[in-house]
Amino acid sequence: MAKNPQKIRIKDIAEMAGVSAGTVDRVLHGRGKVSPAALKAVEEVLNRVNYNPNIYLSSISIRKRIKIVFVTPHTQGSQYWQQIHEGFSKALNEYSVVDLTSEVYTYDQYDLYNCRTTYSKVLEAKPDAVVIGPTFKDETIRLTQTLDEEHIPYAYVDSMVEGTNPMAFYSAKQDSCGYLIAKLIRQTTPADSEYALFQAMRVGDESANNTIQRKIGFMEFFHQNRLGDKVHRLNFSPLDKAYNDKALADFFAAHPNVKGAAVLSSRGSIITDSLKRIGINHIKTICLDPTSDNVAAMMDGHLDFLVGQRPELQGFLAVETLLKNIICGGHPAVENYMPLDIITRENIDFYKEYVVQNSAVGGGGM
Amino acid sequence: MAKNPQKIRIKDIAEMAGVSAGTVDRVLHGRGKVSPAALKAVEEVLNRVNYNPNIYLSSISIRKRIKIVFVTPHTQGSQYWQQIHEGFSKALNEYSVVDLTSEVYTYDQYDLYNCRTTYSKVLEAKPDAVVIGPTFKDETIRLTQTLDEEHIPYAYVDSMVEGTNPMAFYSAKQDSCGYLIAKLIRQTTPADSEYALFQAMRVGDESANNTIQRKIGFMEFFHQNRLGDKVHRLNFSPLDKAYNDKALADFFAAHPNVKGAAVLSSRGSIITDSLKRIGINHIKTICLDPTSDNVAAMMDGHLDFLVGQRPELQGFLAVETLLKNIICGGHPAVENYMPLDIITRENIDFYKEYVVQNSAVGGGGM
DNA sequence: CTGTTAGCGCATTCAC
DNA sequence: GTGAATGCGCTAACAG
Repeated sequence: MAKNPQKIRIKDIAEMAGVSAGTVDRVLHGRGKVSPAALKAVEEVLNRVNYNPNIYLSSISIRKRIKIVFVTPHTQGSQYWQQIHEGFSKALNEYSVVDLTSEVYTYDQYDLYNCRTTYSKVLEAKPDAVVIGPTFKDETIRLTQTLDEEHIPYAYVDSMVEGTNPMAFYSAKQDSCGYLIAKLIRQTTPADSEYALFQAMRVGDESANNTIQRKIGFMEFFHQNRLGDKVHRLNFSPLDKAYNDKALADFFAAHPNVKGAAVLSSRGSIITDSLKRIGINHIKTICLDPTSDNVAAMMDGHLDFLVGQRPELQGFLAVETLLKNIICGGHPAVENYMPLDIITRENIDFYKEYVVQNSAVGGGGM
Repeated sequence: MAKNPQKIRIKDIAEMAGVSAGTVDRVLHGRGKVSPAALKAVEEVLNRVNYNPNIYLSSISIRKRIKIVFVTPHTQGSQYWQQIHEGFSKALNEYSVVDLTSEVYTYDQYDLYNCRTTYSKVLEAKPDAVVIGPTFKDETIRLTQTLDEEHIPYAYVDSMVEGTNPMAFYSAKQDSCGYLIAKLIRQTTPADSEYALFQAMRVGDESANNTIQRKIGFMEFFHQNRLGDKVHRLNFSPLDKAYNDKALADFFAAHPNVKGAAVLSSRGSIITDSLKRIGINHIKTICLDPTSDNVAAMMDGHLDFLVGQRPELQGFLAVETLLKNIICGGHPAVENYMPLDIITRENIDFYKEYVVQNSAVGGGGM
């Protein structure tokens, strides 16, 4: 029945506009050297028809080598950032028809000066495009100002820095994430429960701003439900097990009605491991990200929910967007929020494997 | 730092194997007419290197017009099947470089004879590839036998028919789905709750087999937890509101301890609408698929959870797999299970928009 | 059987 | 400023 709508080629546009293919190409890529009359004719046709340049076809004939630079916090010890980098790799692999070069720089997210040094290396590398996993706002604003001046496109993963002009950003809505966690923990505990909010004293794998946003969303839920006073906070150590065992034992002795616990980072398994050691069961626990520790804790029955933010997809889409823009032009959507996946023991297998998924077809965000 | 691993081209393989590009192409596509010696040399190189043919590049030089035929239950009134068909469209659009023709046939999933007639039209259409949304097992086996004989590749969406040899199938694990629903409904209700399992007397939008599988998984959870006697069943009408209002009122009068309700199809909003009319609140309700009715009921606060099965992604991947196989050859994974997305009011926005996602990069299934 | 070659859609380059 | 010619990776048709 349906015949596939005839693919529009550059040659077709040229014919319709009464010019040659070369001229259409010059218009499409804004390279100038086109007479006003020809420009107008071509633009008119472009407005009428729906021309979809194909990045794979474009890239075979492009002569330029494209250098893409990645700059994020260290991936060492952070599966979240490792997964974002896996998304980078998969995109580079997917678009290997393009003559691509890449360089990876990572910085210590607790060391402003290290970040500054690393950012300067990014500029020295003379990139054609940059993917940024930001932490320090002012440093990032400074970096992107230079990138803006040199017309080097950049995209963010994990979070967006206000006051900059990225080509696009890919992140989860952190306040929604916190709100969702609150809702889940509330829904899965008895009506008269109280709740624990455990915070790592020094979280190794995310920008502080994200955690703050999550906490805002988390508390918003409890305040909306007039349960603000049912939430008890406790700091824990990401490293010191003995300290945690003691602190948690004391905490639950002092708050016997606590039935649900939230960790607004990926460090939930540290809590559940500790609870297991000190023999406290039946506390519903929830945190972020299916890291291998969290997956193990979940299979073990000690973590009840995880919320995933598709780090790999973020990385993949950031690279894809930059490449498509450089090669084919066009203006992609700037704001792109990832789905917040609710993961339990029953559906975790799918999310372990099925991390990145087709964007070529997906809309995006809210 | 890292330079993109040099893309392997046919020319490179030819050089390494000491033959010409034409010979490599013949080996890759199994077109024969290659001497054993040359075959061996090429295969040896292929095993050593990682050659990724590019479908877009291949398809421009292919001269053949490819006809792909879709055969599924009627989409009228079923958003689930509509979304699968949207996945078809997106794939056709994504691969519009290929000279594609498509034909769509739908059948009445309650009418075996209609299905048989429709299947015969599929064969008459002389397709190069077929995507099947199956319902009747024996009819489908008969259809696929003919397809097998004529070496026409086919793929399933929604469910797989045992005893056939598809190129691939894309579906959700229905028993896992039922189990997950049971777990969710149990987790979000008090310990002493009882449960309702509502079944549409005549479900308009899915193969009966799927519902049976879901029920098996659902009951498995309750039996494992020795709660089999806490589940009470009731049939409802997909059309007759007055009947449902009466039946539900009677049901909840007879079972006052029921705090959670599951509908193992997409018809959950029919139940919540009825409950709203008869003034019964605070029953946790869960069903499948973010159809517009279900989304509305969820935003309204009456549906608590939805489980999504990515119908659009199923449709997209089925088409993509067939095209890649026809154009580039190769043997894709046959079994592909979709993630089961847990959807609540807090994350529904992402799933409404972000339906299909990059498969080129995703592994698949469990 | 095999190597060579034309041509696919596209971006670039080089004569006009 | 413009059109025609070239080359990209790949397939298919052709000549040996």
